[in-house]
Amino acid sequence: MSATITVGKVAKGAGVGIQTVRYYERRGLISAKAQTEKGYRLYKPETPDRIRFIKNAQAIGFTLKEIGGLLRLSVKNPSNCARVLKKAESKLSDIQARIVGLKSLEKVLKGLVKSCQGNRTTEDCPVLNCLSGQNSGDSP
Amino acid sequence: MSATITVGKVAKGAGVGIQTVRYYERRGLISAKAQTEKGYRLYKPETPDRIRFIKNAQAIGFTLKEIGGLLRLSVKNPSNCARVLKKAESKLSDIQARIVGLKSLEKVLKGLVKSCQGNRTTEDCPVLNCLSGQNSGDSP
DNA sequence: CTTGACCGTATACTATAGTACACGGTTTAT
DNA sequence: ATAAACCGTGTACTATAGTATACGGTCAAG
Repeated sequence: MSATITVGKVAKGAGVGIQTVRYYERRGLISAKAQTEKGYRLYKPETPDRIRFIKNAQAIGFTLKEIGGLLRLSVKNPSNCARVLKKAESKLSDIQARIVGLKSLEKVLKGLVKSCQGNRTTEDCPVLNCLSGQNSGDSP
Repeated sequence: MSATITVGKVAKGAGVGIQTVRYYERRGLISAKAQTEKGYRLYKPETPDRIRFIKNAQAIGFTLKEIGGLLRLSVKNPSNCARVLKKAESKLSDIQARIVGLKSLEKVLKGLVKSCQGNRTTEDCPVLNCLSGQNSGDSP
């Protein structure tokens, strides 16, 4: 039985292009477990899952570099768990900071949307007045 | 009195490079109010604020294209406020979706960090075991 | 045993978001 | 009046994250 899959199956399984798989491998986000004598790369069957993990993390706003960091938490440092934990924690606070930032923007936009609700013309639209300042307006 | 500032002042005022100002102008995120006969662009004094707005939105994860959309809410559609509101609302739900995504990741990472707390060796580290699956590990 | 699907390497091209640099004209301060 | 600082245009280069394409070798079905 084949405990490994080729790049095409990885791509299909993950719902990405072969080029993307290769690109991720070049970036060190995934790696082939083995190779045939002729150089065909053989991946573990979980590799598509790993790619989906990457895609999810990306959808959330992580760069591939950051995702690499997240994934590498798992392989580097065969010493003890402490450094791994530290990385995870710092990543966690990154995320939390991002959430805070987004929430503040949410608040602004929410307020804008709310205050805009009843207006009709562009002239009194609070969204416009808030974001503008430039163009069309002639605020000194 | 000069009610306008030149590109260098805009850049300095916003804490970005001149190239960035020009880039933003090419992208339509800012625009010069006027020009001297010799072609020097003259910006409103609020332009640096607008750039800071852009930078803030960017820091939060917006692309320049999206920011352009946000900013353009203010100038396009001299019809009525409704379309502007709609754009703002869709942007708002974008942000909210992003927050949700980040929160779910936060939860995962939080759980990982928590469960890792007491461990020592890499072999029992839950963070590793969760994120791994590939490399070094031999999970079937 | 040949065709087509698949694989590898390599390169180029896309978009996003800048940054840098060269060339030449302008403004300004000394 | 001359040099430094500034401006505009244009081009090229960076990194990120892919996508596309060409060239050639390999594997598997008919």
